[in-house]
Amino acid sequence: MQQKKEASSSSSFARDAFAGQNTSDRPPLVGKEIQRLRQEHQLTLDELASKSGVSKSILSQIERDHSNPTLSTIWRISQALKQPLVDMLSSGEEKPRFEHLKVNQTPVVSSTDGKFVLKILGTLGTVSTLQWYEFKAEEGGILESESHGSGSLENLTLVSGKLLVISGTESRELISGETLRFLTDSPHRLESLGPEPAHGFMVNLLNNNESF
Amino acid sequence: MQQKKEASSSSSFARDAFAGQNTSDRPPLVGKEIQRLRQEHQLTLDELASKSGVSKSILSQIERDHSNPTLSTIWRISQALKQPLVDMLSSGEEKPRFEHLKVNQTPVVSSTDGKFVLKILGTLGTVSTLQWYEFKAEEGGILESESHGSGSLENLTLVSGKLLVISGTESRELISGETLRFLTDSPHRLESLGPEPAHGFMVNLLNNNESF
DNA sequence: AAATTGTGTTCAAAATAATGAACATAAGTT
DNA sequence: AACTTATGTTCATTATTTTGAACACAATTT
Repeated sequence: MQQKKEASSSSSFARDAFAGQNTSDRPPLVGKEIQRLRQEHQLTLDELASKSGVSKSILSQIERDHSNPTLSTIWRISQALKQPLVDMLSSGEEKPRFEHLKVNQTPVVSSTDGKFVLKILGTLGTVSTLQWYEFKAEEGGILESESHGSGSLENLTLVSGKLLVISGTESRELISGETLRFLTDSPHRLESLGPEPAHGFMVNLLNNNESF
Repeated sequence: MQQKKEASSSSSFARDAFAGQNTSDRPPLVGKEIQRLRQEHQLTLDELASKSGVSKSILSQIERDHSNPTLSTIWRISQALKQPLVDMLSSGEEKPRFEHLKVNQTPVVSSTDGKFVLKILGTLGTVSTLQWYEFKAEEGGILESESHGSGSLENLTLVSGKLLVISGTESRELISGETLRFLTDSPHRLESLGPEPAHGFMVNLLNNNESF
């Protein structure tokens, strides 16, 4: 018995004031995040309701943090929005703090054979939790990377060409226009399959607060 | 209306048979995981109940996946077990090493005249600390944005074409290959100058410290 | 402007999650 | 063995989520 009768409001869950923040002494507020995702997908409440099987009215309330959704409800929403359930919940939880961002001098890295070229577009100043790149690779160009540490995530979008991604024991083939996000807690490798050069964009989220 | 009256059982949530597995067409079954954690901590149901403020009876049912817990309930349990909420949920959810977004799964936003197309490639699960995009804009295509909040930064790399960027009172012209980063704490605007279509990437760091 | 459509919110009713007390069972004591 | 203790389950009741329909409001269309 804890969170009961908080206000005279019809809903005892009303914590409207804070929406968006999680001071970690309350369950995460998923409303804002769900709304953001829904709008990003250009869905109305009605549409999301029918896609997810969750009633429009409860969606409305959840988005405004007027309700304390059930696991099954959150899950159905996350499915409809094609969003890993976990990502939706971690939204408010711990947000990386960004420091100042330094000026970009666009350094370029290329593989020894010169077939894979990586332009470093941006990094964070001090703590490197985030980096993004543009890459171009002619047929056969290969980029090999070590593990970036547990929890690190690579987000790859291919603009043109064909690319083979191998991470750990698994692999995927990407074609133009597709996006792949994958864990980089083990060595991984990108290979341009050609024939046209691969061209794309990559955002890496590094996790360097690791124990071990 | 979906998951209702599944059996004559007193609980309509009984899906006992599968416990532990997530075939990803059902919400994750957290029961086994919660029980594991509780036992790891050497707690009895009574003890966990008093630590978490969740009644013993519902704990018992949740552990056996006879109930569909509320977000707040799961959260209180995760707190008591000192386990990040997210980890508890992802336990059974075999998290795919890869997340592959096909072309049609990438959310797209375009300007009213259709000349400026923005593909939303990714977000950090968070409310909105990080988002990245690919954009294509034919001559005259315009993207107008509101302020993203104080301290927010936009990072723009132009792959091809010519682009005019106006933020606040200042403006810059970008040519192919250049990168520009600028504050977006005021309304800003991108305009493709042509003649060839502008194509590029954008990474936005949003500052939701929300003071002011 | 009136009517229509699209979108989000509110309401009463139904479904179900959460509670506390009673119960069942097993393990350890006297 | 009978008695206590420890632990988990079930039961009736209460509190809350979820639903579908009605409502409010804005934007479009006629």
